[in-house]
Amino acid sequence: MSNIRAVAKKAGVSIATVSRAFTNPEKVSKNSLKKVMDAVDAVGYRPNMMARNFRSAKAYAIVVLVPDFANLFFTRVIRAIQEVAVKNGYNILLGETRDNEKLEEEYIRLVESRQADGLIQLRPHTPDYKLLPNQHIPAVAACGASGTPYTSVRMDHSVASLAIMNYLISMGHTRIGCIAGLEKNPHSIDRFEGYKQALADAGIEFDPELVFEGDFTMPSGHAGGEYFANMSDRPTAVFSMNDEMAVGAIKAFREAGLRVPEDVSITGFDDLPFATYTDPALTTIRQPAEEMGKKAMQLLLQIMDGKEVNQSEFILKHDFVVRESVKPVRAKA
Amino acid sequence: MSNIRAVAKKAGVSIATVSRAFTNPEKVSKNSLKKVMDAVDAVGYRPNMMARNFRSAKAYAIVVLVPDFANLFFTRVIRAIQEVAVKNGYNILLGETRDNEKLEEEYIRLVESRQADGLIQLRPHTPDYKLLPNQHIPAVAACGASGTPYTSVRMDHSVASLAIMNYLISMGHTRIGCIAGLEKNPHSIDRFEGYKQALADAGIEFDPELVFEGDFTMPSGHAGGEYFANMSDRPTAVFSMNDEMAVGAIKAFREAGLRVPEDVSITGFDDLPFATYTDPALTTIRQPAEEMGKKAMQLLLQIMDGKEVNQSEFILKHDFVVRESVKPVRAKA
DNA sequence: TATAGCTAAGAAACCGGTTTTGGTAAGTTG
DNA sequence: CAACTTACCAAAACCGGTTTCTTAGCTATA
Repeated sequence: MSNIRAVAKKAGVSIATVSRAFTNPEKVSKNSLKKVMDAVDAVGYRPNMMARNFRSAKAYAIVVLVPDFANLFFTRVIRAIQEVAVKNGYNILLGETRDNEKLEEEYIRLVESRQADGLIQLRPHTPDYKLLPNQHIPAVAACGASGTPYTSVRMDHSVASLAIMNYLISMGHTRIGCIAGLEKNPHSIDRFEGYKQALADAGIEFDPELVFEGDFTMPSGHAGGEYFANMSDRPTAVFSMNDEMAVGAIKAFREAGLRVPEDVSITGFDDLPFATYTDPALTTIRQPAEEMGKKAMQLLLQIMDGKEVNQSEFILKHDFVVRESVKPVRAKA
Repeated sequence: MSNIRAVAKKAGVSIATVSRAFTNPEKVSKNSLKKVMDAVDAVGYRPNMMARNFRSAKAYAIVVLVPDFANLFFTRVIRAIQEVAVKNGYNILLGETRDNEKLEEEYIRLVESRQADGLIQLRPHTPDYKLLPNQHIPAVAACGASGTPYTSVRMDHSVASLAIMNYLISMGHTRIGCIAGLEKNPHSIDRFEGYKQALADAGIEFDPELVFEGDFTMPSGHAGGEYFANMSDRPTAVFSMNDEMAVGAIKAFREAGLRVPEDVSITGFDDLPFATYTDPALTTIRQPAEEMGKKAMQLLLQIMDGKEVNQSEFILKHDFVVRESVKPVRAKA
């Protein structure tokens, strides 16, 4: 493969001139520039980025740690990150970790070993997690929950849940089931707080029987739906902590002969693309995924640039999307 | 940041010995090895991968070009690619191109400029496409359609479509609508071939009125559903070229007061995660995404290794997933 | 004892760029 | 006209590893 020296020889100039022709063309005379460009074409030269990056001690790559990239919420975030990244000359090394800490460590090593310059963590932070911010590696967290101990951009899940719960309550619902995520999941915790807060605000007593613990998957939502459908004192509405579980629950309700939303209202969380096409279309919360991704990348660029970030937590607002899956509670027959 | 020379100095050995201690420890005496390891701990040394890769002229990264990574089919493929890649020490640079050739060129440049060693193209090849295989860059295509002019691993979409159509026909359907993808999309072309072949085999005359051109999105499927629902001589079954459009169509049928599958049967293509949770659950084709991704990466490794690949096209088999969205045609009232 | 053969390890070359240094030719100023 | 810029460019140092070449020291064999 041709290198800068071959070009220099062909053009009859020094390698320094060839280098400058690429990085600081205005520092090179028209005459030399032309000679260089002709030589470049002649030998089919392409600068070797590895050499360039090595010399400049920048990999121009960042790693994005994502728990699960079959999750369409994350793909929205990644897309936004990517957009800002390429605009600034950075590539993205995608690390899907699937809650495997070994794998995650592997990826963090990439930035320690200079294959990447920084890191965006999409997995919500848990108190027992020690890996990050390991030391002085540039990192920002996005889409997390409350309590992230380093620069983060996120939504307030508690507030969003409060909003959707208030909506259910305003429709006259008082017995409201909750299909939760895993108990220790930070998002579950935050959303659960909103659930309980809304009940308390409305003077409705919290009933642990009305909480079903799922794991954010459709099958677990289906199980939750069955649980509520078979209850003797069935709730009139169900607050599901994400759209997938809501879809599973709707299926279970229908199998049990219940109509949605006539017999039971339901809400989701995330506004996945298919939320418009479920039957009924889901009333849900839309996270500002694009803004979070964009902001996170901008912050990371700033940090990698050595600039101090004066604020450690950026909280963006949710959107409340009203569709068809909630109806006012009916008068008891 | 500490480098190999600092370690050598601290350990009182040469840099060559330190290097060997990492890459060929068996070539180093126990004594030196211990001195080196102690020094490594003392100065907190981590080998600089950029330098290593630069010297060895391998980036240990590949780029995966994916048209749309919010498409859950692609995420299955990418995941499989990633698994094989990391097992072999490679990282993945994800390039979402969204049919933007400029962007795609940008990513191909990454391997020309040695930021990556090879490339997997997930976008189906079209005859007018000139970018690949540009020259001698290691590349393989996965998930494409027929007619890919370089090493590829794919499914036979025509055969899969034929299978699902034969199933519909075996259930007594003769008026079968088709919600197609964009006319020039290679997958559309292959799947359409299967559609027509099945009709011909069964002696059913092809009726262009029964073909609705969508674009693989839920809204276009919805439009297709409306189109067929309003037809005077409505088809009894609809062959949708993917699951998303099937979901849209089901929604439209229901809005038109039709029952699925009692009034109209429907089939999908791709077996997305939610295909089990639609109402009714979709009868569909499952592509061997994982195998395709795995095979593609293995082939790429082989090619990057300089080994010849003796076969240029690998065709894997589809799975036919029967669920609830098809019923035998009813006797006319 | 001489010599070949082997192992361990240091010195130095090397990968392909960027950047610093220094020198020359031309133009500018007092 | 001497002194001083300025523009351009070549030579060489440099980034942090790997690899080649060489030598020193040891063992085995005749």
